[in-house]
Amino acid sequence: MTTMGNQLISNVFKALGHPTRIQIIKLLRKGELCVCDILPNLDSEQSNTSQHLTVLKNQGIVESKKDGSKVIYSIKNKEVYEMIDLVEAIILRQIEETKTSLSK
Amino acid sequence: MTTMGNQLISNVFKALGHPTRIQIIKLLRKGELCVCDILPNLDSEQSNTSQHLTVLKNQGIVESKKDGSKVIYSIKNKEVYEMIDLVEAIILRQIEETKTSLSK
DNA sequence: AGATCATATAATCATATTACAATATTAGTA
DNA sequence: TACTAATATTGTAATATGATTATATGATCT
Repeated sequence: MTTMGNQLISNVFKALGHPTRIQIIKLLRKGELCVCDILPNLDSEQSNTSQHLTVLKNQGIVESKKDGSKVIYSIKNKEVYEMIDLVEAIILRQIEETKTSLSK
Repeated sequence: MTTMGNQLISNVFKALGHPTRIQIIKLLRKGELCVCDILPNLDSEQSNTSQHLTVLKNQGIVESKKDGSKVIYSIKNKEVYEMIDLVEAIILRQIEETKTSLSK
């Protein structure tokens, strides 16, 4: 039996609890990107994006390496994509349920 | 391809981003429970617990039914347990990494 | 009806998160 | 060395979240 602190677990979920950070994770699905390539794909200021990247990094979701003056981010634990898939399944079921209850 | 709003996705993660709510989900793993049975297992006030249950319910993670004067909660989307397992895998890997880097 | 149990809601306060603007840091380049 | 590009950090204000206390609702029981 794996007993893991609920605090540690919820910290990871909390890091995923922001739309901009989900967007960043989706952008990294196809491979690593420098901040300069992430920025134009987000509706968020440079400094704010940098903060979001720090949050994801602190929870081990992404990692970074330096490349000259650039910083390259990549997904560190690909489980996050399975997690997003599971959440999408939950949401789809919720939407179906809403439709059903409306037609009654 | 499933395109799902990042806002909706992050809302579900956010609901999981609190240790008390993780605790509640773990308590419900073995089956439904009334609030009166959840309460003594948590380190949280009655009203506060009620609020946490509402958050989980709003995101479709749990559901409730009435039984006389009691309210019985149960897990609605069991995917949350897979999600918790995935998070635990991430955390374990992080811990391993920390150990490794310390011994260098 | 009145009392009591189980749960939810509301009001408030404390704390945390987020966004933005400004500034700092570091690496390349003229 | 000065200049610029890329990214991070800091200060701060706005907003969101969480805990607490008190109150409300609804069901059961006497």
